[in-house]
Amino acid sequence: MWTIIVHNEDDVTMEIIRRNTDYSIRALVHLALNPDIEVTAGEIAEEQDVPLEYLQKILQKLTRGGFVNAHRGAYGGFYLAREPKDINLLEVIETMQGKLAMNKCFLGKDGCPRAPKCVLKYNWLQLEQTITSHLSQITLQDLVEQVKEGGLPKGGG
Amino acid sequence: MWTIIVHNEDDVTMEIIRRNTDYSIRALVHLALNPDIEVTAGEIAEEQDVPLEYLQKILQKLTRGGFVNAHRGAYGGFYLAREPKDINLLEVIETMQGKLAMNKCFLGKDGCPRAPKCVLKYNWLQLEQTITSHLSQITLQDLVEQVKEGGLPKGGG
DNA sequence: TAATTGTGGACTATTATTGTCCATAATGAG
DNA sequence: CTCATTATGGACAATAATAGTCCACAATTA
Repeated sequence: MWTIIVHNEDDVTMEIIRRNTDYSIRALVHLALNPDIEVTAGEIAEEQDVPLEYLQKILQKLTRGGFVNAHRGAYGGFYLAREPKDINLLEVIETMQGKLAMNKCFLGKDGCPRAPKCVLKYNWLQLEQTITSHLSQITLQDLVEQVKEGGLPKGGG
Repeated sequence: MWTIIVHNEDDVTMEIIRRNTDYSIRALVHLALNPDIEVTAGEIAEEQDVPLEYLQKILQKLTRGGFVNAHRGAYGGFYLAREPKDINLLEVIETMQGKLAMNKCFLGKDGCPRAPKCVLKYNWLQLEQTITSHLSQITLQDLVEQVKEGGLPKGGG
C-alpha cells in the first residue's frame, strides 16, 4: 500500500499566529515573569528582541484590551492588569488579529440566502467552537510555567 | 468558501480562507455541477465571477494538485479528475494556501530547544489535528448537494 | 493551417502587515 | 517649577503577501 503525499509546490505553510501576536505573548510572558514591578517598553523590547517602536504600538493595544496597565513618567512602565491564570490565548489572539469566526459562506459569489438551513454552516460553527475553546484553555500561566520549567534565559523556550 | 472572520477593535477580520481558495472552490463546484463535459476557464470565470487570468493560474494549481484534468485545444477545457465525494476541503485549502501547521513555538525568540517535553506543543498539535480532521470531512459532494438543494442560480448559495 | 484552449514565466497592482518618526501628554524627581 | 522620563496617538514609510495581468508558446482539433 502506498500513499501519494502532495506538499504544496512551494512548501509554504499558512500561519495562523502573526508576528504582532507573537510579540504580544513575549511581552505578556515577560511581564508575568516580573510581577510587582513596572517594566518599560524599552526593557521588554531589548529582552524579548522586539523592535521598540512596534512594541509600543502593541503595548497600546494590550493596554486598551485590558491586559496590562501603563504608567507614564520616570520609573513608569507596564504591568499586568490581571493574573496570568486569567489571561488566555484566545483573547490575546483576537485582540491582536481580530475575532475568530468561520461563519462566512462557502458557496457562491452572492452570499447565502438560506443560511439558517445550511448544513455546512452548522459544521462550520462547530469547528469554530472547537478552536476557540481550545485556545481559551491555554493561559498565560501555562506559558509562564513552561518557561520556568525550561529554565531558559530571557523567557525563551 | 469559509473564512475565519475575526473582529477586533477596528472591526477587522482575520481571514483564514483566502480568495484563491474561494475561487478554487467555486471552480470545483462548477465542474462538479457539469460532469461529463469539459468546461473552459473562460466559462468558469464568467459563471463564477472570477477574473479569468487569475483563475487560469488557480486552475493550473488544481491541475497539478490532481483535482482536475485539463485538455488543450478547441473544445478542450477542464473536468474533475476525481469524484466529488473524494475531494475534501482540507486538501483544497492546503493546496492553495499551504499546509496548515500550528506547531510553531510560542515562547521566546530563540526557538524551542526542548520541544519534545513541551506540554503546549502537545496541546497545539491536538488542536491542529481537530481542525484538519473537521475540514477533511467536508467534501466537494457536500458542497454540491447544498447548492442543488438551494436551487440557486450559478452555484451560488 | 488556423482557430482554440491551456501552460509557464515574468510582470504589475493592490493590500496587509510590520516598522518608524515625531509631537504631545502624564508623571515623578530634584 | 523645571527637567528628564515614559507612554500615547497619529501619520508616515518599508516590506511582504496576495491578487491580478500579459504574453509567447505548446497542444489539440476542425
